[in-house]
Amino acid sequence: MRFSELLIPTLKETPAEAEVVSHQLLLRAGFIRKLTSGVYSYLPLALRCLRKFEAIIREEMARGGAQELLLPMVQPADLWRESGRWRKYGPELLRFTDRHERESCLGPTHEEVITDLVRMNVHSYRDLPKNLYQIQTKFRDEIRPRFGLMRGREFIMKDGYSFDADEAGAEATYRRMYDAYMRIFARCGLAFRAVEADTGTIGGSFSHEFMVLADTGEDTIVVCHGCDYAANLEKATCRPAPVVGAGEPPAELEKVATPGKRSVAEVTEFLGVSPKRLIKTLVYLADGDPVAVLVRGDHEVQPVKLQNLLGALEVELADDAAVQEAAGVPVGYLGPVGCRLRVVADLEVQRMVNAVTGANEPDAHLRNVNPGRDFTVEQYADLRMVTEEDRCPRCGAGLRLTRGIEVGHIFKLGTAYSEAMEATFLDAEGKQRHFVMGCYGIGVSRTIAAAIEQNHDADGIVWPAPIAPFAVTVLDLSTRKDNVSEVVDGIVQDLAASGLDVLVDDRNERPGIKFKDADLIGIPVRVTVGRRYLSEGRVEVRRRRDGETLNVELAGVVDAVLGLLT
RNA sequence: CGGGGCGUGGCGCAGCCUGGUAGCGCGUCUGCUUUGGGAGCAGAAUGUCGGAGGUUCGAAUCCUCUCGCCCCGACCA
Repeated sequence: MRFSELLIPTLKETPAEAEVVSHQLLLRAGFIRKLTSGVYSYLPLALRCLRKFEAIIREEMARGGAQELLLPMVQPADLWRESGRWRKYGPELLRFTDRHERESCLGPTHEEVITDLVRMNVHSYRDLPKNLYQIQTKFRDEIRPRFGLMRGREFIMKDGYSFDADEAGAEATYRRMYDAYMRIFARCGLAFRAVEADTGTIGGSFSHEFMVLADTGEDTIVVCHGCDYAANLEKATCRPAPVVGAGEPPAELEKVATPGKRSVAEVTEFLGVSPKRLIKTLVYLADGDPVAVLVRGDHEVQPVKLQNLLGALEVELADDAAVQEAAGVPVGYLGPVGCRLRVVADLEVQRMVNAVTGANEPDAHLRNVNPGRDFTVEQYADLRMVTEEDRCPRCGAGLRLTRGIEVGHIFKLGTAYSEAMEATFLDAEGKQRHFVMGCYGIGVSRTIAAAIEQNHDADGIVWPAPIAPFAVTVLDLSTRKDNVSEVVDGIVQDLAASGLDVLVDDRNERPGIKFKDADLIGIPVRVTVGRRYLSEGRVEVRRRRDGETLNVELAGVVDAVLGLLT
């Protein structure tokens, strides 16, 4: 295609509204424009990326046994009332009434619609399993849209739903979708990990998030150096940490004055001990009720783990006043010995020897505190955040914390929706049973943004070839004196004949502008035809990612391009 | 929704405190020159200063209301 005919409004300067790099580059390189908060127009270049990604998704979903359909975006409130989500979903669900005063909403997701469709049309185990998906624009009235395509209100999503006759079938389907997702993101040329995600109340190992690795990601994930273990920080576990002072005989409990020493750092420095020797006592409010939580001094509480242990809907760290009121002790001097609160502790605490804790009175701490001898807790559980000092729970190798962008999420739903909406079929014995469901999402537009977060440099985007808007761009540097347009046309035809998407920069612009725009737009390979061809008979073929450059004769252009693309 | 900030030509900004008829860079248009990393010269166009009220002889500037957008927090693909 010709640059001069396409709408590619590149910008020399970064618009002030764009905070993250993918947003800045999508705007500057002429891929998107904002219509209103969290809502973007996809210009021709962006649409080409989306179409390429979607094609990969469609192929791999088909291989995974899923079939595509397209569900309505406008959905009746009654369906959402059946599932209970009309009440639960909150203001993120954009609701409205039509001229007949019928309540409706814009679909943020389609469990209700698909469950309704299947219950009306699938009645026998003979028809199962069914795995259905769509690629569609979703709307969620996010409180605060930001980061361009990373978190818009309107976004493109692939959402799939499976219906199986039993648990075993649902698990097999889940596995197939997991494999399909691995193939999809691998084919896109993205560095990613499938991580075990927190499954909340459902439990089990049937939720995975697919995270594109990027420093700018919103989520922290833990990955193993040695094996393929990877988990969301909310869920990550590790081998037990070495115990400081292991083997020491329990010493006599001793109270020491620590005036004004409140923080872990202050206390351990004052007493000349390692933070690993200190038991940190934090007060959390679990649905409003205070609970004391013990972790080693150098560890942090993982709130989601705590929340799951306590079965609470919400946990938050109590503020100083709430701590004083609940425990009767100022912050900084709390400890488990004689604590009047409910106490839970991290597993590591149980094995600590001759530890330091607050004395539950101002300006004093206790030395030589030993769990079991000096205090007991209601429950020991894994409550802490994994650190880079920890070891992989599977293989014992080192762990790395890294940032990721969630681009896919697969989830075993079980019968939650089929029960709420009475979606049943008849099994071989003629008994009515509820469908066992799964759901599988991919943030399609978000993945495009994530790809940029992961693949860019100071000059612009560096597209992975499989989702690049074009495979190759050819710069026509013709001037009045040196016309090479015929040569360019020939090269374009050759490249197109090899099945490559070609963007020809045929604009009447100076070379510098074309080079800058080509770098900004990020097409993987660039072919430059200028007066050098006329003087040397050669054209330049250059790879965007690493600047690898070949000077080749006309006959070698296609091979050079193909070579640099692999 | 709570907290912070911003709306001035297509983009990036100054002017506002201390009212006096709007300016800079880039971009756009015309002509000539130039043409391998965002050109030079000459000329030109483009603003209801987000909107509505008010104060004032006079409002981009002060006051009130309103709309939109951005950033931080709770939510999420």
